[in-house]
Amino acid sequence: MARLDSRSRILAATTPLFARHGLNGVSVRELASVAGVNLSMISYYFGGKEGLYAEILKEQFEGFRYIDDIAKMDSPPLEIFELYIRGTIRRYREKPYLLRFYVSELTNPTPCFRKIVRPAVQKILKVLRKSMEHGIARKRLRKGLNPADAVLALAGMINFCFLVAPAAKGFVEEHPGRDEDLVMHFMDILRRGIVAQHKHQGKE
Amino acid sequence: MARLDSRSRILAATTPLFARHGLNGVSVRELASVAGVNLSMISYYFGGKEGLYAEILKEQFEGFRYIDDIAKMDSPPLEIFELYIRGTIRRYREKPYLLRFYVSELTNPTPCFRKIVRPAVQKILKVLRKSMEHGIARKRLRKGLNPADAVLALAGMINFCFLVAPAAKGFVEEHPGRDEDLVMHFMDILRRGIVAQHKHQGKE
DNA sequence: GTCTATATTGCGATAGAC
DNA sequence: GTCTATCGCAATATAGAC
Repeated sequence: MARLDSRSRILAATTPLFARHGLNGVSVRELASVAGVNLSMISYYFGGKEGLYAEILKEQFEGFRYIDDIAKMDSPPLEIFELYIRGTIRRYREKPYLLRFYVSELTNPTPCFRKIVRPAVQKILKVLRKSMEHGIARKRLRKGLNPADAVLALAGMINFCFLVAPAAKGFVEEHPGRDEDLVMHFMDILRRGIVAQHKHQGKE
Repeated sequence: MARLDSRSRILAATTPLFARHGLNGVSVRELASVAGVNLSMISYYFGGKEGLYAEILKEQFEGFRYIDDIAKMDSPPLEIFELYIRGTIRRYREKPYLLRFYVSELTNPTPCFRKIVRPAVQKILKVLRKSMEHGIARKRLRKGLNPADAVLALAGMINFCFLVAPAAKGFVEEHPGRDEDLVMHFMDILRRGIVAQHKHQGKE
């Protein structure tokens, strides 16, 4: 593996630290130390700690680009939603720190929230809602379904699943094929609901 | 309104600050300032900033106590889940900062995570899963449903809904009765799934 | 580009008067 | 229980040598 230049080393090495401790939870000294560079290099390349953080956040949020591909499609809603679930899982596997940055900005916003996070979230929600509305209009999805709330349910399932993982060790056992199971189970719930269909389907 | 003593004033006034900026995002000086007390009072009453934070977190997490009442019940699963959704909404309305502390600890854990947050999360998940498993065993919920994933879906819907709110302004319009609508929509999805039942219900 | 050395500010905590 | 004053330290950032 070729030795990376300082700028890249800083970005790669400090991402986990920012992800775990937040912008205010680490010092420039720690950041420089884990990256193996002199602390003045952070100001040199990024104009300071906040500049570095902003750069990392920008980089991380490119992981949400897959929503653009989805937006271009004209597939049936359930296919769109499955693509969304699969895309979300894939991104969180490829970028294991993305969710932390995402959620951390939601709860403890930095100046990046307005510039990067909120627009990204709104785009995702909008794309999903559009698909939900189309489905309802074409009677593929049931009448009476609230599109916005259904989107929140969909996005909530898959995001919360990763969010709560640090506190839910042992709640689900990791195994090969886990991701595929997750897609299937969530799609099942989304598609049919959880009540057995062969019995009474109203309120219990 | 009676003037509260310093200790209470500190707790009440600093909770929003910790919630919005995290443990490391505020200084003792700011905390004392918003509480209108001398900064030395924070060490006097709580042994320092971290002690104050821990006290607030403990206080906030008592908002999850409603799960104990639910755990004692022997109601059908869908009733349990509705109680959970209603309880969750009520607590987040009564304690508007609870979710921020909760999620902030998940992404940027402090020493409080192990002592307070993780046990609380595990208890909730366990109670819900037990109900889910009973429902499956008694054939009230469909066979093949994965209890753990279904719990994550349920908890994900309602929690994510509040979590994403700061980035989703305008996505759902607030109105009187909004909470009741939310319960209904999420329970509908949980109960029946989102695909119209009168049409084909398999994969599209 | 990278280093040392340092300027400057703000931090958390507390001693001690009242 | 509350205040002022201050200690000791860590923070970010940068000037300037190499």
